[in-house]
Amino acid sequence: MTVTDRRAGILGLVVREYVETAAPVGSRTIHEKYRVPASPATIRHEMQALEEEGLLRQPHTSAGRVPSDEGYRFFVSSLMGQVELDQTEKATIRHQFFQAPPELDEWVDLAAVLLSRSLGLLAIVAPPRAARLQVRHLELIALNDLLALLVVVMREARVLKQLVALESALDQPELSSLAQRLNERVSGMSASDLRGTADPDDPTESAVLQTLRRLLEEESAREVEARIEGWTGVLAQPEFQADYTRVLDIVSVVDRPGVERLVTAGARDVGGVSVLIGDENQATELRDCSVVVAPYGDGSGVSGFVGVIGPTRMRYAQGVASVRYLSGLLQEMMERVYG
Amino acid sequence: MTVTDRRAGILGLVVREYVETAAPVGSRTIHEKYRVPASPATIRHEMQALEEEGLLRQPHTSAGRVPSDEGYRFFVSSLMGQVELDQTEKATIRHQFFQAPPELDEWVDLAAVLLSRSLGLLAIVAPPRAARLQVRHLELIALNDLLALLVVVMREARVLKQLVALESALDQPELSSLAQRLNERVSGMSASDLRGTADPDDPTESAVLQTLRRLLEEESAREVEARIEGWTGVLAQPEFQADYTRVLDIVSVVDRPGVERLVTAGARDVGGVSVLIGDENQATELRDCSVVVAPYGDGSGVSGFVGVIGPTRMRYAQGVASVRYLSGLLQEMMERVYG
DNA sequence: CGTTGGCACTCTCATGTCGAGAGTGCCAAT
DNA sequence: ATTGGCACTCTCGACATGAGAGTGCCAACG
Repeated sequence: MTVTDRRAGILGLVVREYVETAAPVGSRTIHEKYRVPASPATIRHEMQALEEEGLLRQPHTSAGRVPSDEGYRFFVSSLMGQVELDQTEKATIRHQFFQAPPELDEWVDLAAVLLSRSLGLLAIVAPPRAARLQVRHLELIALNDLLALLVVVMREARVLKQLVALESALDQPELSSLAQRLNERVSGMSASDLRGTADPDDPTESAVLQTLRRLLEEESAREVEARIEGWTGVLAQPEFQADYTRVLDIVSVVDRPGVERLVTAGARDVGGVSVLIGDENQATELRDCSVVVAPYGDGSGVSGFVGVIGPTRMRYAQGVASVRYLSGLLQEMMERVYG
Repeated sequence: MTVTDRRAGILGLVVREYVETAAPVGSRTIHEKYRVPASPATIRHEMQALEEEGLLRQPHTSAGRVPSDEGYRFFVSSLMGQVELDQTEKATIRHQFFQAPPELDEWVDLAAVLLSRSLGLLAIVAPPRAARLQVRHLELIALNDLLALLVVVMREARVLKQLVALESALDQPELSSLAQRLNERVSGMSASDLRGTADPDDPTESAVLQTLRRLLEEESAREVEARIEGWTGVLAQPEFQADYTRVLDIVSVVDRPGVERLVTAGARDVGGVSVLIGDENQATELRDCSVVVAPYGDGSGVSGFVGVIGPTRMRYAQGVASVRYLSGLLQEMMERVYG
């Protein structure tokens, strides 16, 4: 028993029909709606074979068939091919990115919104995170007598800030010249480079440097804040109305920090885009969900990801195409501006 | 027919019991569990009166009673009194705020997390927004030959950034001196003050000033980004399992921009804290929900808010107490650092 | 041997019935 | 005004029933 061409074709149709209607697919539907040149009886035969192969399931005797996780996997790996968004769609998306303010955060936002809108799924987009945080420039701004604001611009044009308690009262010109002196020393440095650079005779300087080091360390320990968008769409999917525990599952997984691990681990590649179907997910809460995710970054250790989460019954082709295009576009936008 | 003391007491008990159990409350429960010195029959009489008064409802003949929106309103306005968190709870919260990095965003996060955890409701906390955006300091950092990063520190120590396309190639020292010159001119200015300040003979300077003005205008037009936390808790409330459309309602309202309008409009005051019960909400999607919200800010036109959203069956006393304490605490933290 | 129509079989789903349980509304007595 | 008694109403779960959908299998056909 093996997966012949016709069987594969029927599997594809079942996936397509089920994704669209969310109801088990019967042999007559395949025969009539898709004009397969074979009688319902024959199609039943083939479906039986596909079930023995583990690619289809029956919710119960005498219901139609539903794709199993393996069925979706087969569809994604062997049937749907290399999908691409069509040109007009790409152009529309591209246009919106060039309309937006040239800010990484804006692009991340935009990507998440577009993704969730077009697919009706939950979109998760994380900005890239530098593997090694490197200082480009720092500035000190006086807030009041004993409090200054330390503003740090990182290599990738990200801006961090932190309050510094000053040892002695300094006015803005004094702070500026201190900042200028420090800039010459710390430019290009990362947290570990900063150890022992402080001049022990200058308490203000060491206060600033210590704050800077703490800031960098905290920043690199911080969870990436991913942008999550599209609850409305995904919770309107019929699978969630039937079984409320699935809502709690998906919400509890996504609503807590550390989403990126779920999305990054154990992914199989499909041309840069990974698809995780049902049980292939690490998190047991996602056993009825699928994840489509792709990394992006400037190649120098700065990488984020863009992905979608939804029920296993999702439009994989469009999902993969959209995720691929948006990850590429985000990468391109970044290179154009920060490269 | 009027609301006597005993009736008010019974109403309070019904609210309390219903909030706890989520099941309609019968006369025997009130009699036995709360040891009310009156027989179930008498209590039924009183409940009937309360129903005629519009403060209680029956889901159907011969179920127990459930508070109506008006019943909750009566409870909140006349019965629960001025509630406060107890001292140890206050101390614990306070401690966590002083542990956190001294950053407004961190406090907003922390407030949202604490609020949603302790109440099991959806917490919404928005950082204050200056009525008038005023520049404190600006800086220019070279990214590459024709691209610089404009970093602007606002009066309230917020930091904005924006890329600037340069007219001609400038290195970092040149940019720094330009920034220094500009600082003297624009310090304390807001978007409207910037009109016509540019020197038409210096194209780089006018590019920077124009970018600055655009940045400020966009920033003041931008929706406040509120921190929303606690989907897990609120979606686990029993009301949402019974009726899935309510999940879609609350998600659709909160998941789209402009939450603050829902929360700010038409609020009735309870010592700085507003409570909006059911139909009192502007948004029809929130007709089965209640909102508890309080503004905070430094009094000089900078104001944000902290609030919770949940089913009308919520612990109003704790909600009001927590919201009040956290809004006050946020205000205090801000004044301490930025005042 | 692959394909097809026929047909009995199975399972779900909507509907209806029934009894138990909970709580009320009302009345007559105190 | 308060109370006990009691009939009444409504929900909820269990169970039965019938329609409908779709299958599995078989015998017949090219």
